[in-house]
Amino acid sequence: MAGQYIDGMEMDKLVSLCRRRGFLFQSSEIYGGLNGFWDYGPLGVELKRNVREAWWHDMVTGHNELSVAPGAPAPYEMTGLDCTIIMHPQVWKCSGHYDLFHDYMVDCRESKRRYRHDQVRGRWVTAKGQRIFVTTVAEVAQEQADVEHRALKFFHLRAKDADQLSWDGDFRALPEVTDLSQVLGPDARTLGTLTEPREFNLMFKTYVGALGGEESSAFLRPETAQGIFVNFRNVVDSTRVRVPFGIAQIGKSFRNEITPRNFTFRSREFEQMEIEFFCHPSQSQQWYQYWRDRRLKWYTDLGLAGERLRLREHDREELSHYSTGTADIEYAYPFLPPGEFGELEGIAHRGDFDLRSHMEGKLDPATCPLALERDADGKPRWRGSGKDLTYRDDLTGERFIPHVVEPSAGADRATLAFLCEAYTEDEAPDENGVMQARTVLRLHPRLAPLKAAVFPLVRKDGMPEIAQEVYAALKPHFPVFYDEKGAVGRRYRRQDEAGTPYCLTIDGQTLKDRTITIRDRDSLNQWRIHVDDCVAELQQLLR
RNA sequence: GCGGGUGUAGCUCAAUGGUAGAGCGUCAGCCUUCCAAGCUGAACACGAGGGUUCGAUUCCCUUCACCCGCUCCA
Repeated sequence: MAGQYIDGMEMDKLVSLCRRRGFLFQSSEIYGGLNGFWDYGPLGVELKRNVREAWWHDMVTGHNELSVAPGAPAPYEMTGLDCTIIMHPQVWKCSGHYDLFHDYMVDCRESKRRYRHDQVRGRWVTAKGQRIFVTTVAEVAQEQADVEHRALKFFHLRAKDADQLSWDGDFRALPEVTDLSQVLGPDARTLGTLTEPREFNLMFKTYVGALGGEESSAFLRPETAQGIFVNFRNVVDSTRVRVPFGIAQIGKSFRNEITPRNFTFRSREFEQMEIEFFCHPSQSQQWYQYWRDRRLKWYTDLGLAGERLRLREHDREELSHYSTGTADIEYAYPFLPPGEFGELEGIAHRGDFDLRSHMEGKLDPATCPLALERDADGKPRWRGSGKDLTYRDDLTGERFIPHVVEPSAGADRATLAFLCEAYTEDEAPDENGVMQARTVLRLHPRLAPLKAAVFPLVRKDGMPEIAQEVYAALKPHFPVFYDEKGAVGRRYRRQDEAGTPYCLTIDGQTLKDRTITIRDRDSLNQWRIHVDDCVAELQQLLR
């Protein structure tokens, strides 16, 4: 493939092109912008729509449930769903997002580090007449060693003087300590450098109904997946689908990221393309592998074929114990340091965690086998729906809770990756045959915002009239663009920058035999086709 | 949110305590018979708010956004 991958230095060029050509704008720009929010412009909206539609077609509507897909263990069905962004607050309590996304954080004024309030642990220790609380974020096995080392250092004692340290009580979590002035932060050398704990809610909170107040509080969804789980029963009861089957959904999700960064990569409002695939527990591993490979192939088929795309299986330590596998599809975005990859999509084996949590109440991910998470009084921390979310196989009579494989893709991240991959600078000859720099988006034709452009070679001799005729013939079938202004070379270059794969030009010969030239964006090759064949020719090329 | 850097036309960059310039791009017209830089003309900027000053794009404060670190993983 001609052209060079862009590196971090050249990410700016892509961002600039996106803005200049109307792919992406900063949200609310005229008011100074809003951190973590992005708007898609005229070209961007088409590109992202094409990404979504390619996904929906390839995963849902184009799927043939009567035959066995390559690599699949069995035939399966696919269906779609579109649920609300705001759901019952209990959904997020049972899903675990409420607890996980609702943290208190403390900052250290000295080390400039930030910690989860509840993850900082420490011990009271007295030496030289002073009593301090020494904290650590080390693993439990190392925490005593770490705390002792740092206590010695604080009191200016040698290791052999460890017996001068008088420990008071066992390890306890930082939230149990009220006086932060006597706390030695995990990376601090002086006392009292930790700030008061501050609430971090990674979910956007809102209020349902005209009256505010905690009673009416709700959240914007941080993922679309839960809407699928809570509708599992509805889909099964209303569609005659049988396990194995998948429910797909595309929609906006919201996370109050601490630090939105890297163009649209980490946005606070973003779009997901998720599938929850329900299968028999005994087959879940095979389905996991199928989806992992199927999803990787989807990206490569659409042009992310280089070394910048990879599939990374999570290590055993990264997995929840109820999961038998998780893989990330990652892309080496140019804004990342060389060798680093950013996540495009996660394919997770989630077992029966989600359906059971919505049935029985929030499960404790730390338990094995999974058990209800309980509060200090032994009551369920968050009550489930109590509804039966088991599935009965009518053929075998077996009743079970399906296991779930979850391919969860980021629509904006995919769009960004396709843009990064497509951005190319190469050379093309000018009118004197001298090579000139050219910027071209080598987008896959399925993704290109415009499929073709139509030009009269010059604006006279009846060429515009024929060009408009061609344009009119194409327009009902494809997004196409008409341009008759200025030099034709300039018009070609403009289309190259927008990623338009084909340009049709009406020239002098057209007037004689009604043939026009068609020019390929990537190879710059041209060939002639008859005016009456241009729709068919493009349909052929764009397939 | 904390620390460091940045903020001038759409883009890239100048200059200045007193009316802000250029190139590219855009638009209009001319010229153009296949790959951006020919001619003529036009539009467009000091991120926002406040302060100091006779006067601020320039000095000060605040804020917003962007880039680099700490956190997050679609």
